[in-house]
Amino acid sequence: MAYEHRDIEKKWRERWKDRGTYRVENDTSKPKYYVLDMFPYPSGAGLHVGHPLGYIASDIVARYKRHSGFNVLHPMGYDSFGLPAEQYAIQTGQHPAKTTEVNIARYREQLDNIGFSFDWSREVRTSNPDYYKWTQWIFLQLFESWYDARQDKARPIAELIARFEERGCMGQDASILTGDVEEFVGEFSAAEWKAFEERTKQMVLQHFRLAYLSDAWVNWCPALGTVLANDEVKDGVSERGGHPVERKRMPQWSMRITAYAQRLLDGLDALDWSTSMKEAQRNWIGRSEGASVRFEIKSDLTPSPSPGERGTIPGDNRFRESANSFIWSKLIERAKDMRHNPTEAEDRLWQVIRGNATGGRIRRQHIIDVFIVDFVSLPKQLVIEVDGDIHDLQTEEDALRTLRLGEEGFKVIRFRNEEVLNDPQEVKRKIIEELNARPDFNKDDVEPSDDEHSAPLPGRGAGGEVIEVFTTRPDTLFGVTFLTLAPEHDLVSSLTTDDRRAEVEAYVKTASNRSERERQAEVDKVSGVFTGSYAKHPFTGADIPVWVGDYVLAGYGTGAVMAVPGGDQRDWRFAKHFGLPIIAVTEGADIENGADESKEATICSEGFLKGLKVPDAVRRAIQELEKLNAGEGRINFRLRDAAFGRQRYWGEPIPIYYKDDIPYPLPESELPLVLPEVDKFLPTEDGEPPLARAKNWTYTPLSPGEGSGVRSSYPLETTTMPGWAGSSWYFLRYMDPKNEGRFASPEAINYWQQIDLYMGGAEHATGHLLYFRFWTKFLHDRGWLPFDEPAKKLVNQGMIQGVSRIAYKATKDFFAYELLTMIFSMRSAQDTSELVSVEDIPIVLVPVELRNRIVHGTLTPQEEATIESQLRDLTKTLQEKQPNRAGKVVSPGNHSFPVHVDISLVDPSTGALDIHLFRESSPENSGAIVLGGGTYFCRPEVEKMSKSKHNVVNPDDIITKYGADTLRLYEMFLGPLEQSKPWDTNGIEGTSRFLKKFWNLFYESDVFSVSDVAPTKEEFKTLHATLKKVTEDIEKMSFNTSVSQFMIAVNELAALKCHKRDVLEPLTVALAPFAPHIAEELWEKLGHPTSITVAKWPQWDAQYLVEDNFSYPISFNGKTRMQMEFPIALSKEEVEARVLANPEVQQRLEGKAPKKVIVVPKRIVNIVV
RNA sequence: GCCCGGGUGGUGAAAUGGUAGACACGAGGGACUUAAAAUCCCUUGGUCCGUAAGGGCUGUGCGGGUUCAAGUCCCGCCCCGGGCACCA
Repeated sequence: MAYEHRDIEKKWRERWKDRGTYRVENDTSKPKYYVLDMFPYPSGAGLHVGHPLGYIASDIVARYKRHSGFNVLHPMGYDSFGLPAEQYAIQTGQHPAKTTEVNIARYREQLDNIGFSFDWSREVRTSNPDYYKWTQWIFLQLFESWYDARQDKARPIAELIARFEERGCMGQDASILTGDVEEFVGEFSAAEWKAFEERTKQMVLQHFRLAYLSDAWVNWCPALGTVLANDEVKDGVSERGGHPVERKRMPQWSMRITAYAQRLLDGLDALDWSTSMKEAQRNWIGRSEGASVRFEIKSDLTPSPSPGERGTIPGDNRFRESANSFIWSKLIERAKDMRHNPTEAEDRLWQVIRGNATGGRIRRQHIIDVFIVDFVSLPKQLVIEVDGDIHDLQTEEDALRTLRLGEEGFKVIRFRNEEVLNDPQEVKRKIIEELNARPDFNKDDVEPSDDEHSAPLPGRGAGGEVIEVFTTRPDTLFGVTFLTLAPEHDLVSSLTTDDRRAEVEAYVKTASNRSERERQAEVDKVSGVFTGSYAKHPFTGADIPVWVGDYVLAGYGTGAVMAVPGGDQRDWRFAKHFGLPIIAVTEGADIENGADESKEATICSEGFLKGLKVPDAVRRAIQELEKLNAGEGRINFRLRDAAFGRQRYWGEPIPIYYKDDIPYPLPESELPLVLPEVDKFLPTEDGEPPLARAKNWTYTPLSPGEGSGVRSSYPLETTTMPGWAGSSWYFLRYMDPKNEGRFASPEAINYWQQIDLYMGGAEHATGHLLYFRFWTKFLHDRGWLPFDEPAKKLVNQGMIQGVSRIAYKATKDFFAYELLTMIFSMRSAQDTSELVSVEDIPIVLVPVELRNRIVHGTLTPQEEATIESQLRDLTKTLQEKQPNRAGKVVSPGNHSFPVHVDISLVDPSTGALDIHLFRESSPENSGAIVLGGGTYFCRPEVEKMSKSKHNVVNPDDIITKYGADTLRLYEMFLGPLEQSKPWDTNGIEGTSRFLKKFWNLFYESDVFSVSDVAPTKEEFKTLHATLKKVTEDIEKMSFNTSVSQFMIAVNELAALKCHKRDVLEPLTVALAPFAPHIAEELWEKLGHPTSITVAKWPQWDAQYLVEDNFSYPISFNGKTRMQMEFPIALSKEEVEARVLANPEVQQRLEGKAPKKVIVVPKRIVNIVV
């Protein structure tokens, strides 16, 4: 009976489903094994043959492990939130849930066809509220956590609050806090913390939360209408769609992944992941060790600020700290904003008190401590506030604010909007009265100009300020000849001297207007400008000019560099360009021609570093910096916090509501916060994300307790989570997918633990895999997981490439100019009237060979005649269609351009194009001809398999023709799993034949016939050699060689005419992971009532592999010349003796004694002559 | 520029320092057949000598080296693929 794959595979697919063969219980009596494939996004295009490669490999391992006695978790589900479904929804108005549903159904059908052993009862979908309830829950945990650098783990934020209430944040505490927080939050006492208004407290806490809202620089993609994470941007354009991306500052949810940078790096060492994958992550995290160095700004060169200008009162250093804080840098944006958009009352008042109108300088929208005050006189320490209606609701907070400012020595006076609007002069009069009543704290608050653009923003004076830089080469400090600031650097404005101001501002403006892409494209252009200020070298005290240059990135380090043109090529180019001095820092450096960046060099600078090798000099330099308190050793990471919000519809809603613009977490009982219905999937007219369209997108707490008892509604967050949210923890949900009370029970987590084998594409190196590790570490820190890495072993399957078929189409230019003029002028020059408009030219395929001959004018007369007649025909038909459009000759250009022809129109082995099918394939091609006649052969090209390249091979087609088992075997047989390779459908014949041969071992003259006769030694040897090789190969994931071994076994057994049960039965089990359908069928025919999937894995036995004899290759000087067979048991000496006794050997030796004879038992004999 | 991979027949590829090219495709030849499909057998890295049996030389990107023996180890280069990149 012939092997009928269609019937067999259909039968077993149904049985497996009916019997629940692949259902997995959390059966803790067995050892577990967790095999997971990376979460697929169900795209509309469906699967091509490249997609299942990894699934097949992991399925083989899963099945093998099950045979070997493990309880194997091998689930599948869908990462079903995402951009493509939403883009489609915007275009068609179809709800993304609907298209996603359709795509999933299609995906599932295709997956089922291949015969995977997935336990579908555990399927998860990220877009399912039962699932994203827990994604939101994890988000809330991140929001409610901070990173305790002292314990090096995440802790509940309540602990931090308790600590603030008890001890404040002073001294050592101020330095335990991680990352940027440490620099920016000043110290505060417990009392001060308690006195902070709610807003301030929340603002401070935002700097600690692992999920936080801040004004951040983001990658904004206008075409997609959303922000993108760093890993979603490649070369300045969006990875998906290739749309331009710009830098924009906007309020943004972020994840503090940077807190985990070091642990993410360290954790890699213990993982069994490919080196390239680990390297990609290491690059992305980008740890660099070096020093931070502080350069004081020369006070005699820049005006020393008054204490008032610094926003401080003399002697109160703490105050200056806070004015110099992160909060300051956050607030400054807001302050600028508020200045540009004053309320009517503010503006009216400003007009009457600005300049010297009150007899002293008044500043507006000024930052004092953590507040932005409306107006202030610094010398008099008087704050003037104009309250809008909103303040009525905030009287309590205002009181606290007044109190707090009062503690800092400021008096606060308030006016109401109406007062100001009704009679600004009266208000002014009152202000002057107040001013006169207060003592002068400082008389120096003079500012030459009140120009908003040019004045340094108050609160931060320039003089006495320091520029902090990060360097990996503190050993080159003596080579510093200038400093360079990024154009966005906070100090640029205050460092700029008046004479340089126009130039600097113009430069900063130009730089900020350039897109990321422009900036990247022009890396070789040097540009910059001198600020006019100087800093002081910490060692030599020399004047160091401060420049601004856009080769310095605002986002890395401190946004400022110490330029060492002798030791850094970028600095060198900058110095050369602007004629700045270049000092050699290393011995033997050729500073005329470039910087010496070598790390093996010896430092030649005068002073304590002279003569030291780079690493020693680095250490020494850091010591010296620390002595002077001018810097210290520091580690910097390239990794940035991850943008978490998306201005999109089709994602998990972020469970946050706003009260007075402060984000608060929804209570857990409100989860899931279900994605609302909207009328359109587009942003609102005001540019709000689509969720803002939803009706009643507000949170109304059910319990009163909100003050008066009147229920208030609060607006909900309108951005949604990015694609990576749901996929960062899905592996946990599979362990316990139906749990309603938890993301997964502790029992399930403790049983299944980490993923033992994670299979997926290498393209996830810096996105998914990093976030996935981050969330796992976080959940571990907070005690929900006993492990802190999600996947022990990671294998990246290679890409299966497509073989595209390329045809060359004549360009219009070629047709019109090259051909027509040439051919017609060759024949008869008067015929140009027959030329047609180039617009009407149909597709003409130009064989490459022929094209070359036309260009070189070496056509045979016959070819000329053919082409001419073809062209005459063409022009004729065209003229009949459009008689009035006589042609014109256009200028010559490219002759032809390559196009992708659909591979279904091309003979796969010869590349011959079926011109009839081609003409039918699209209206555009209907009139296509092959220039010169004959068959057109398309050039093959190996490239990515994709719809747009018309080279997609659908697994369904292969399965219909050859069966799923053949497809599975062939995909594995193609080559090493991790390697990319082109798909060649022709090769599949080999594996198809193999299965037929295997099937035939169970048949004699069309009758199923397996004998119970004991196998011969030879038959056993074949069996056990195969079992050994296959077992070992599966363990090392070398599936192509196991398939080869099966082929060898079948060839040998067929030659031996072996139809014996004791050989075939174990062999069937061994084949079952690779070709489960045929194996089940034969297993049943062999008389087994239960599924082969639970059969015990056959062990190989070494005794059957023992050979009596070994055929030794006899080589002379390493070259094999002959074979001699000896018993294995023979000793080295005996082998040597017998070899030398051989007459042929003697002949080759020509009577000479060999210099040496090497005998390697069971390997080789080498005779050295 | 830096960091990872990788380079073996016409093709996909195999090879614990020990007979390079297993296994498969393709190609060529043959058998069966009226024919085709299917199946089976033989040949197949290159090259040279020989009627043949058989034999020689050469060959794993290039150039060196270590070794009795190198696709495999070491040094230097070239090329291809991937990652990162004015990252200080």
